[in-house]
Amino acid sequence: MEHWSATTIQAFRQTLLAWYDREGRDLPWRQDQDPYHVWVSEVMLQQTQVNTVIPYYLNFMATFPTVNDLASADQETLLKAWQGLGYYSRARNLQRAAQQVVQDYHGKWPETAAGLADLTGIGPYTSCAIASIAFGEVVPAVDGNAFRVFSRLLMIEDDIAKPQTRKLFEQIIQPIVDPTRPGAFNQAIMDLGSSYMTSKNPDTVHSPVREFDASFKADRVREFPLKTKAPRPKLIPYYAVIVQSPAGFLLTQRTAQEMLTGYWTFPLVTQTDLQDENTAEPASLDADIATLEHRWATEYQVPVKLSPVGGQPVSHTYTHQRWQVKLLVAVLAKTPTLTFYPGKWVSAEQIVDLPLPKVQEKIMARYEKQGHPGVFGVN
DNA sequence: GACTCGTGGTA
DNA sequence: TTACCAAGAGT
Repeated sequence: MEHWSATTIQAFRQTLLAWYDREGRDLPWRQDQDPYHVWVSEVMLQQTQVNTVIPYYLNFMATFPTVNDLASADQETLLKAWQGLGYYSRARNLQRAAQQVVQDYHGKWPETAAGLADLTGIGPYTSCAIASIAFGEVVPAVDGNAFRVFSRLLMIEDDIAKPQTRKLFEQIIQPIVDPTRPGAFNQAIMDLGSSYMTSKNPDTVHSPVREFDASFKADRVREFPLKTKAPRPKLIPYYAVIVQSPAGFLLTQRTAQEMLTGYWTFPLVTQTDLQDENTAEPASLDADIATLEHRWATEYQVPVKLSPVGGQPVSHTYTHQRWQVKLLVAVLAKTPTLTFYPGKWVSAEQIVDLPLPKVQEKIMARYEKQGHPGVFGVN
């Protein structure tokens, strides 16, 4: 691992910031240093690319112009504004933090990373990003870009997948951060990491800081950063139970104990959940349908006659799970009262007004293609 | 410290 | 299709 002298650090800052002033990106959240703007953008950008965030950010600011608007927003509006961005707990944590700022802090933001980190959804990276950009605190914002950029510049061989490695990078970067322009420094590292020092196809030859890049000089750029790979997603078979009545389709809202909390889907049940009622035998489709029909008749008191929908199951992959969803449909002549099932009837054309996760959109698209063209208007 | 938690893009 | 990546945080 390389070590920089004070002279090298000064030269690096000068080179980096001169490049940033010349070629730094003009992004919607860089119009000013309003902590609300910086905060919303930073949360949206967690594990999400800039080009994906831009339209969401613009719409979000039009919908919730101030932290007070966000704090008092109803959750359906909030989740709809976040639909498609993913990691949906970010949206709920964002509103919780807005309420903290308004109520606990009387609208006055904490101005240090340590203070900001007390707000829900603001962790070690985001606290430092906001503190440096909005309040000028001299702290390193250590995100994926910082890991990648500095692991290459200094040939740091520690595994960035290990939580412990963050502390090392913070210690290494802290004395390098420009004390006069910490926010610009951190954002410059991010711009560098998304242009010349990318993960795939880096263009280090033309990097403005190539003279500081030890891995480039050693022709070992592609070896950094070191990162152990994640396990592949686990396959989980699901059934989507599509129940239609004169009142529309039956939708249910994901609970706080489930992923996709607050979003609406057709009733979903895992295959394993059905097998627990019988034996441990690998159940056939017919057996699963029989089990489901029995459950809906007795537990929910909504008798249904289920039929499989043609075509391949809907496949949807998350970071750690791969869902394979088989579609089952039931058409009811009368609309049952939903006393024992936690859901509501929604007309076909109103479903898309609800906050929906991607997997629900895929299920609706598959249903349309299997003999019900255009009923939801998703294709 | 290891898991959980979304989606879109790219090789 | 598969694998991996992209401005991480909460539990």
